[in-house]
Amino acid sequence: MPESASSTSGESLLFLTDDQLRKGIEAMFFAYRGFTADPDRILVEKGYGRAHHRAIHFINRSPGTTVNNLLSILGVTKQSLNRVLRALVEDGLVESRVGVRDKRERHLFLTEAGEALERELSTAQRDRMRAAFREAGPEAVAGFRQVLEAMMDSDLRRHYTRLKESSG
Amino acid sequence: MPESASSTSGESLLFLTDDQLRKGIEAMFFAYRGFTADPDRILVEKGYGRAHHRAIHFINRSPGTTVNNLLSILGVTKQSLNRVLRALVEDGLVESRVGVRDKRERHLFLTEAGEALERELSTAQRDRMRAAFREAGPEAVAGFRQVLEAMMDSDLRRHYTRLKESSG
DNA sequence: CTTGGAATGTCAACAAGGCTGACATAAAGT
DNA sequence: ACTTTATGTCAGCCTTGTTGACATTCCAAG
Repeated sequence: MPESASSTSGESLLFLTDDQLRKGIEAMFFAYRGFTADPDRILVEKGYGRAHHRAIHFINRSPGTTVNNLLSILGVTKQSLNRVLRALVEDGLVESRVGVRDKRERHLFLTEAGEALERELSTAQRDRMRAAFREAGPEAVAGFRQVLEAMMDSDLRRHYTRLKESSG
Repeated sequence: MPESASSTSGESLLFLTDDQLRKGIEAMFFAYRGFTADPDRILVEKGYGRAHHRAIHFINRSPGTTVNNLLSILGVTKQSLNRVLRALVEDGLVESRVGVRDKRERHLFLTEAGEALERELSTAQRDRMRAAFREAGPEAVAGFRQVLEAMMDSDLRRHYTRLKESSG
Protein backbone atom coordinates (compact mmCIF):
# COMPACT_ATOMS: atom_id res chain seq x y z
CA MET A 1 0.00 0.00 0.00
CA PRO A 2 1.59 3.26 -1.10
CA GLU A 3 1.34 6.31 1.11
CA SER A 4 -1.33 8.39 -0.55
CA ALA A 5 -0.03 11.71 0.64
CA SER A 6 3.51 11.74 -0.68
CA SER A 7 5.06 14.39 -2.92
CA THR A 8 3.01 17.31 -1.63
CA SER A 9 3.32 21.00 -2.34
CA GLY A 10 4.92 22.35 0.83
CA GLU A 11 3.08 22.57 4.19
CA SER A 12 3.52 18.95 5.34
CA LEU A 13 0.49 16.81 4.64
CA LEU A 14 1.83 14.08 6.86
CA PHE A 15 -1.45 14.07 8.76
CA LEU A 16 -3.06 12.63 5.62
CA THR A 17 -0.94 9.51 5.36
CA ASP A 18 -2.73 6.17 5.25
CA ASP A 19 -1.27 5.45 8.64
CA GLN A 20 -2.70 8.60 10.22
CA LEU A 21 -6.06 7.89 8.61
CA ARG A 22 -6.02 4.36 9.98
CA LYS A 23 -5.42 5.73 13.47
CA GLY A 24 -8.36 8.07 13.02
CA ILE A 25 -10.55 5.15 11.95
CA GLU A 26 -9.58 3.02 14.92
CA ALA A 27 -9.99 5.97 17.28
CA MET A 28 -13.54 6.44 15.99
CA PHE A 29 -14.30 2.77 16.55
CA PHE A 30 -13.01 2.55 20.10
CA ALA A 31 -14.30 5.96 21.15
CA TYR A 32 -17.82 5.23 19.96
CA ARG A 33 -17.91 2.23 22.25
CA GLY A 34 -17.06 4.47 25.19
CA PHE A 35 -19.54 7.04 23.99
CA THR A 36 -22.45 4.59 24.24
CA ALA A 37 -21.24 2.49 27.17
CA ASP A 38 -22.78 4.45 30.06
CA PRO A 39 -26.27 4.96 28.60
CA ASP A 40 -26.24 1.32 27.46
CA ARG A 41 -25.80 0.13 31.03
CA ILE A 42 -28.79 2.18 32.19
CA LEU A 43 -30.90 1.06 29.24
CA VAL A 44 -30.28 -2.63 29.85
CA GLU A 45 -31.54 -2.29 33.43
CA LYS A 46 -34.80 -0.83 32.15
CA GLY A 47 -35.22 -3.28 29.30
CA TYR A 48 -34.53 -0.79 26.54
CA GLY A 49 -31.87 -0.50 23.85
CA ARG A 50 -29.94 2.14 21.99
CA ALA A 51 -32.82 2.62 19.58
CA HIS A 52 -35.03 3.79 22.44
CA HIS A 53 -32.34 6.17 23.62
CA ARG A 54 -32.05 7.78 20.19
CA ALA A 55 -35.81 8.25 19.94
CA ILE A 56 -36.01 9.73 23.43
CA HIS A 57 -33.09 12.04 22.77
CA PHE A 58 -34.49 13.59 19.62
CA ILE A 59 -38.07 13.82 20.89
CA ASN A 60 -36.66 15.73 23.83
CA ARG A 61 -34.74 18.01 21.51
CA SER A 62 -37.77 18.73 19.35
CA PRO A 63 -40.97 18.20 21.31
CA GLY A 64 -43.97 17.74 19.06
CA THR A 65 -41.89 16.40 16.20
CA THR A 66 -43.60 13.97 13.83
CA VAL A 67 -42.69 10.36 13.21
CA ASN A 68 -41.65 11.30 9.69
CA ASN A 69 -39.25 13.98 10.86
CA LEU A 70 -37.74 11.63 13.40
CA LEU A 71 -37.20 9.09 10.64
CA SER A 72 -35.10 11.41 8.54
CA ILE A 73 -32.95 12.21 11.57
CA LEU A 74 -32.49 8.64 12.72
CA GLY A 75 -32.07 7.13 9.27
CA VAL A 76 -34.06 3.98 9.94
CA THR A 77 -37.28 2.73 8.41
CA LYS A 78 -40.59 3.84 9.85
CA GLN A 79 -41.43 0.23 10.65
CA SER A 80 -38.33 -0.07 12.77
CA LEU A 81 -38.94 3.21 14.56
CA ASN A 82 -42.58 2.30 15.04
CA ARG A 83 -41.72 -0.74 17.11
CA VAL A 84 -39.59 1.36 19.43
CA LEU A 85 -42.18 4.13 19.73
CA ARG A 86 -44.95 1.65 20.45
CA ALA A 87 -43.00 0.33 23.43
CA LEU A 88 -42.28 3.82 24.72
CA VAL A 89 -45.92 4.87 24.38
CA GLU A 90 -47.18 1.69 26.05
CA ASP A 91 -44.75 2.25 28.92
CA GLY A 92 -45.92 5.83 29.34
CA LEU A 93 -42.64 7.51 28.43
CA VAL A 94 -43.84 9.08 25.19
CA GLU A 95 -47.16 10.60 24.26
CA SER A 96 -48.33 10.43 20.65
CA ARG A 97 -50.94 13.03 19.67
CA VAL A 98 -52.83 12.92 16.39
CA GLY A 99 -52.07 16.01 14.31
CA VAL A 100 -54.58 18.85 14.34
CA ARG A 101 -53.91 20.26 10.89
CA ASP A 102 -53.04 16.89 9.36
CA LYS A 103 -54.63 13.94 11.08
CA ARG A 104 -52.23 11.48 9.45
CA GLU A 105 -49.37 12.83 11.50
CA ARG A 106 -48.51 11.86 15.06
CA HIS A 107 -46.81 14.48 17.21
CA LEU A 108 -44.47 13.08 19.82
CA PHE A 109 -43.82 14.35 23.33
CA LEU A 110 -42.00 13.01 26.37
CA THR A 111 -44.12 12.47 29.47
CA GLU A 112 -42.81 13.27 32.91
CA ALA A 113 -41.43 9.74 33.16
CA GLY A 114 -39.92 10.07 29.70
CA GLU A 115 -38.18 13.28 30.67
CA ALA A 116 -36.85 11.63 33.80
CA LEU A 117 -35.27 8.81 31.80
CA GLU A 118 -33.94 11.29 29.26
CA ARG A 119 -32.22 13.21 32.04
CA GLU A 120 -30.74 10.06 33.49
CA LEU A 121 -29.35 8.97 30.12
CA SER A 122 -28.07 12.33 28.98
CA THR A 123 -26.46 13.03 32.34
CA ALA A 124 -24.49 9.80 32.09
CA GLN A 125 -23.45 10.51 28.52
CA ARG A 126 -22.58 14.15 29.25
CA ASP A 127 -20.46 13.16 32.22
CA ARG A 128 -18.23 11.07 29.97
CA MET A 129 -18.14 13.76 27.30
CA ARG A 130 -17.33 16.42 29.88
CA ALA A 131 -14.43 14.41 31.26
CA ALA A 132 -13.06 13.90 27.75
CA PHE A 133 -13.50 17.58 26.85
CA ARG A 134 -11.87 18.74 30.05
CA GLU A 135 -8.93 16.40 29.60
CA ALA A 136 -8.38 17.43 25.99
CA GLY A 137 -8.96 21.15 26.36
CA PRO A 138 -10.91 23.74 24.36
CA GLU A 139 -8.65 23.79 21.29
CA ALA A 140 -8.90 20.03 20.92
CA VAL A 141 -12.66 20.19 21.34
CA ALA A 142 -12.95 22.69 18.51
CA GLY A 143 -10.92 20.40 16.26
CA PHE A 144 -12.94 17.40 17.34
CA ARG A 145 -16.16 19.07 16.25
CA GLN A 146 -14.67 20.29 12.97
CA VAL A 147 -13.53 16.84 11.90
CA LEU A 148 -16.82 15.23 12.91
CA GLU A 149 -18.84 17.77 10.97
CA ALA A 150 -16.69 17.20 7.90
CA MET A 151 -17.29 13.47 8.20
CA MET A 152 -21.10 13.69 8.10
CA ASP A 153 -23.20 13.02 5.04
CA SER A 154 -24.55 16.33 3.83
CA ASP A 155 -28.20 15.56 4.60
CA LEU A 156 -27.30 14.57 8.15
CA ARG A 157 -25.16 17.68 8.52
CA ARG A 158 -28.29 19.70 7.77
CA HIS A 159 -30.08 18.05 10.68
CA TYR A 160 -27.06 18.52 12.92
CA THR A 161 -26.73 22.18 12.04
CA ARG A 162 -30.39 22.87 12.57
CA LEU A 163 -30.30 21.21 15.98
CA LYS A 164 -27.05 22.92 16.83
CA GLU A 165 -28.56 26.33 16.21
CA SER A 166 -31.79 25.71 18.11
CA SER A 167 -31.12 26.74 21.70
CA GLY A 168 -27.38 26.80 21.25
CA MET B 1 -31.40 22.25 33.70
CA PRO B 2 -28.66 24.40 35.21
CA GLU B 3 -25.46 24.98 33.30
CA SER B 4 -22.99 22.69 35.00
CA ALA B 5 -19.95 24.83 34.22
CA SER B 6 -20.87 28.16 35.68
CA SER B 7 -18.86 30.14 38.22
CA THR B 8 -15.44 28.89 37.19
CA SER B 9 -12.02 30.00 38.30
CA GLY B 10 -10.81 32.13 35.40
CA GLU B 11 -9.87 30.67 32.00
CA SER B 12 -13.39 30.37 30.51
CA LEU B 13 -14.76 26.86 30.74
CA LEU B 14 -17.57 27.74 28.37
CA PHE B 15 -16.66 24.72 26.25
CA LEU B 16 -17.90 22.54 29.11
CA THR B 17 -21.46 23.86 29.24
CA ASP B 18 -24.26 21.33 28.90
CA ASP B 19 -25.06 22.89 25.57
CA GLN B 20 -21.57 22.39 24.18
CA LEU B 21 -21.56 18.82 25.47
CA ARG B 22 -24.89 18.17 23.78
CA LYS B 23 -23.46 19.39 20.50
CA GLY B 24 -20.52 17.05 20.94
CA ILE B 25 -22.90 14.16 21.58
CA GLU B 26 -24.98 14.86 18.51
CA ALA B 27 -21.86 15.37 16.40
CA MET B 28 -20.65 11.92 17.46
CA PHE B 29 -23.97 10.39 16.53
CA PHE B 30 -24.23 11.93 13.07
CA ALA B 31 -20.56 11.55 12.25
CA TYR B 32 -20.52 7.86 13.10
CA ARG B 33 -23.23 7.30 10.55
CA GLY B 34 -21.06 8.92 7.89
CA PHE B 35 -18.07 6.99 9.15
CA THR B 36 -19.71 3.62 8.45
CA ALA B 37 -21.82 4.58 5.43
CA ASP B 38 -19.35 3.81 2.63
CA PRO B 39 -18.15 0.41 3.87
CA ASP B 40 -21.75 -0.52 4.67
CA ARG B 41 -22.75 -0.05 1.04
CA ILE B 42 -19.96 -2.34 -0.13
CA LEU B 43 -20.75 -4.93 2.52
CA VAL B 44 -24.43 -5.15 1.61
CA GLU B 45 -23.53 -5.94 -1.99
CA LYS B 46 -21.41 -8.86 -0.82
CA GLY B 47 -23.89 -10.13 1.73
CA TYR B 48 -21.87 -9.15 4.77
CA GLY B 49 -22.45 -6.80 7.67
CA ARG B 50 -20.49 -4.47 9.90
CA ALA B 51 -19.48 -7.37 12.12
CA HIS B 52 -17.61 -8.96 9.21
CA HIS B 53 -15.88 -5.66 8.48
CA ARG B 54 -14.66 -5.35 12.05
CA ALA B 55 -13.29 -8.88 12.08
CA ILE B 56 -11.54 -8.39 8.74
CA HIS B 57 -10.08 -5.08 9.82
CA PHE B 58 -8.48 -6.38 13.00
CA ILE B 59 -7.30 -9.67 11.52
CA ASN B 60 -5.56 -7.59 8.86
CA ARG B 61 -4.00 -5.41 11.55
CA SER B 62 -2.74 -8.37 13.54
CA PRO B 63 -2.31 -11.41 11.30
CA GLY B 64 -2.19 -14.63 13.29
CA THR B 65 -4.21 -13.19 16.16
CA THR B 66 -6.32 -15.63 18.15
CA VAL B 67 -10.08 -15.67 18.49
CA ASN B 68 -9.72 -14.77 22.14
CA ASN B 69 -7.62 -11.72 21.41
CA LEU B 70 -10.07 -10.56 18.77
CA LEU B 71 -12.88 -10.91 21.31
CA SER B 72 -11.28 -8.54 23.76
CA ILE B 73 -10.81 -5.98 21.00
CA LEU B 74 -14.29 -6.25 19.54
CA GLY B 75 -16.12 -6.54 22.84
CA VAL B 76 -18.66 -9.13 21.74
CA THR B 77 -19.20 -12.68 22.90
CA LYS B 78 -17.19 -15.47 21.35
CA GLN B 79 -20.39 -17.10 20.12
CA SER B 80 -21.28 -13.98 18.20
CA LEU B 81 -17.82 -13.63 16.70
CA ASN B 82 -17.74 -17.31 15.90
CA ARG B 83 -20.73 -17.04 13.58
CA VAL B 84 -19.06 -14.24 11.65
CA LEU B 85 -15.73 -16.05 11.44
CA ARG B 86 -17.40 -19.26 10.27
CA ALA B 87 -18.93 -17.40 7.33
CA LEU B 88 -15.63 -15.75 6.43
CA VAL B 89 -13.76 -19.05 6.61
CA GLU B 90 -16.39 -20.86 4.53
CA ASP B 91 -16.23 -18.11 1.92
CA GLY B 92 -12.46 -18.36 1.78
CA LEU B 93 -11.70 -14.88 3.09
CA VAL B 94 -10.14 -15.97 6.36
CA GLU B 95 -7.92 -18.92 7.21
CA SER B 96 -8.08 -20.43 10.69
CA ARG B 97 -5.01 -22.43 11.74
CA VAL B 98 -4.90 -24.57 14.85
CA GLY B 99 -2.27 -23.29 17.26
CA VAL B 100 1.10 -25.06 17.33
CA ARG B 101 2.03 -24.43 20.94
CA ASP B 102 -1.56 -24.53 22.19
CA LYS B 103 -3.91 -26.61 20.10
CA ARG B 104 -6.99 -25.01 21.64
CA GLU B 105 -6.20 -21.73 19.97
CA ARG B 106 -7.08 -20.77 16.40
CA HIS B 107 -4.82 -18.31 14.63
CA LEU B 108 -6.53 -16.14 12.05
CA PHE B 109 -5.19 -14.90 8.72
CA LEU B 110 -6.69 -13.16 5.72
CA THR B 111 -6.46 -15.05 2.44
CA GLU B 112 -5.73 -13.25 -0.85
CA ALA B 113 -9.46 -12.73 -1.31
CA GLY B 114 -9.79 -11.52 2.25
CA GLU B 115 -7.03 -8.99 1.73
CA ALA B 116 -8.73 -7.79 -1.43
CA LEU B 117 -11.99 -7.12 0.40
CA GLU B 118 -10.11 -5.49 3.25
CA ARG B 119 -8.46 -3.11 0.80
CA GLU B 120 -11.75 -2.26 -0.82
CA LEU B 121 -13.39 -1.50 2.52
CA SER B 122 -10.53 0.42 4.05
CA THR B 123 -10.00 2.45 0.91
CA ALA B 124 -13.61 3.59 0.98
CA GLN B 125 -13.43 4.42 4.68
CA ARG B 126 -10.08 6.17 4.36
CA ASP B 127 -11.33 8.29 1.48
CA ARG B 128 -14.02 9.76 3.65
CA MET B 129 -11.66 10.21 6.59
CA ARG B 130 -9.08 11.85 4.34
CA ALA B 131 -11.61 14.33 2.98
CA ALA B 132 -12.69 15.21 6.52
CA PHE B 133 -9.08 15.55 7.74
CA ARG B 134 -8.11 17.70 4.75
CA GLU B 135 -11.11 19.96 5.22
CA ALA B 136 -10.50 20.39 8.95
CA GLY B 137 -6.73 20.73 8.87
CA PRO B 138 -3.92 19.24 10.97
CA GLU B 139 -4.62 21.14 14.18
CA ALA B 140 -8.23 20.02 14.17
CA VAL B 141 -7.16 16.45 13.50
CA ALA B 142 -4.87 16.50 16.52
CA GLY B 143 -7.74 17.71 18.69
CA PHE B 144 -10.10 15.15 17.19
CA ARG B 145 -7.77 12.34 18.20
CA GLN B 146 -7.19 13.76 21.67
CA VAL B 147 -10.87 13.95 22.48
CA LEU B 148 -11.59 10.49 21.11
CA GLU B 149 -8.77 8.95 23.13
CA ALA B 150 -10.06 10.62 26.27
CA MET B 151 -13.52 9.21 25.57
CA MET B 152 -12.42 5.56 25.44
CA ASP B 153 -12.80 3.08 28.26
CA SER B 154 -9.36 2.43 29.67
CA ASP B 155 -9.18 -1.21 28.58
CA LEU B 156 -10.09 -0.26 25.02
CA ARG B 157 -7.58 2.56 25.08
CA ARG B 158 -4.94 -0.06 25.82
CA HIS B 159 -5.88 -1.92 22.64
CA TYR B 160 -5.98 1.33 20.68
CA THR B 161 -2.57 2.41 21.90
CA ARG B 162 -1.00 -0.93 21.18
CA LEU B 163 -2.35 -0.92 17.63
CA LYS B 164 -1.41 2.71 17.19
CA GLU B 165 2.19 1.98 18.02
CA SER B 166 2.49 -1.10 15.84
CA SER B 167 3.55 0.12 12.39
CA GLY B 168 2.74 3.72 13.18
C1' DC C 1 0.19 -40.95 35.28
C1' DT C 2 -4.20 -39.58 36.04
C1' DT C 3 -7.57 -36.71 37.25
C1' DG C 4 -10.06 -32.38 38.00
C1' DG C 5 -10.37 -27.74 36.85
C1' DA C 6 -9.57 -23.86 33.72
C1' DA C 7 -9.22 -22.09 29.09
C1' DT C 8 -10.46 -22.08 24.18
C1' DG C 9 -13.51 -22.58 20.74
C1' DT C 10 -18.18 -24.62 18.57
C1' DC C 11 -23.16 -25.53 18.28
C1' DA C 12 -28.10 -24.35 19.47
C1' DA C 13 -31.58 -21.34 20.59
C1' DC C 14 -33.35 -16.79 21.80
C1' DA C 15 -33.92 -11.37 21.66
C1' DA C 16 -33.27 -6.71 19.77
C1' DG C 17 -33.58 -4.03 16.10
C1' DG C 18 -32.50 -3.46 11.40
C1' DC C 19 -35.22 -4.60 6.78
C1' DT C 20 -39.32 -5.28 2.98
C1' DG C 21 -44.18 -6.01 1.95
C1' DA C 22 -49.07 -5.30 2.67
C1' DC C 23 -52.34 -2.31 4.34
C1' DA C 24 -55.52 1.42 6.63
C1' DT C 25 -56.40 6.15 6.88
C1' DA C 26 -56.15 10.96 5.59
C1' DA C 27 -55.02 14.59 2.32
C1' DA C 28 -54.71 16.55 -2.15
C1' DG C 29 -55.03 16.89 -7.15
C1' DT C 30 -58.04 15.98 -11.32
C1' DA D 1 -66.17 11.63 -6.56
C1' DC D 2 -61.90 9.26 -7.57
C1' DT D 3 -57.26 8.44 -8.12
C1' DT D 4 -52.76 9.42 -6.26
C1' DT D 5 -49.78 10.50 -2.56
C1' DA D 6 -48.34 10.70 2.31
C1' DT D 7 -48.31 9.01 7.03
C1' DG D 8 -48.34 5.57 10.14
C1' DT D 9 -49.30 0.38 11.67
C1' DC D 10 -49.00 -4.70 11.45
C1' DA D 11 -46.62 -9.08 10.02
C1' DG D 12 -42.67 -11.53 9.05
C1' DC D 13 -37.60 -12.05 7.80
C1' DC D 14 -32.39 -11.50 8.65
C1' DT D 15 -28.22 -9.97 11.06
C1' DT D 16 -25.94 -9.89 15.09
C1' DG D 17 -26.07 -9.43 19.74
C1' DT D 18 -27.04 -12.63 23.97
C1' DT D 19 -26.87 -17.20 27.31
C1' DG D 20 -26.53 -22.23 27.88
C1' DA D 21 -24.50 -26.66 26.91
C1' DC D 22 -20.58 -28.95 25.32
C1' DA D 23 -15.96 -30.90 23.19
C1' DT D 24 -11.16 -30.36 23.25
C1' DT D 25 -6.85 -29.15 25.21
C1' DC D 26 -3.83 -27.72 28.72
C1' DC D 27 -2.02 -27.67 33.30
C1' DA D 28 -1.51 -28.46 38.14
C1' DA D 29 -2.36 -31.54 42.26
C1' DG D 30 -2.24 -35.83 43.91
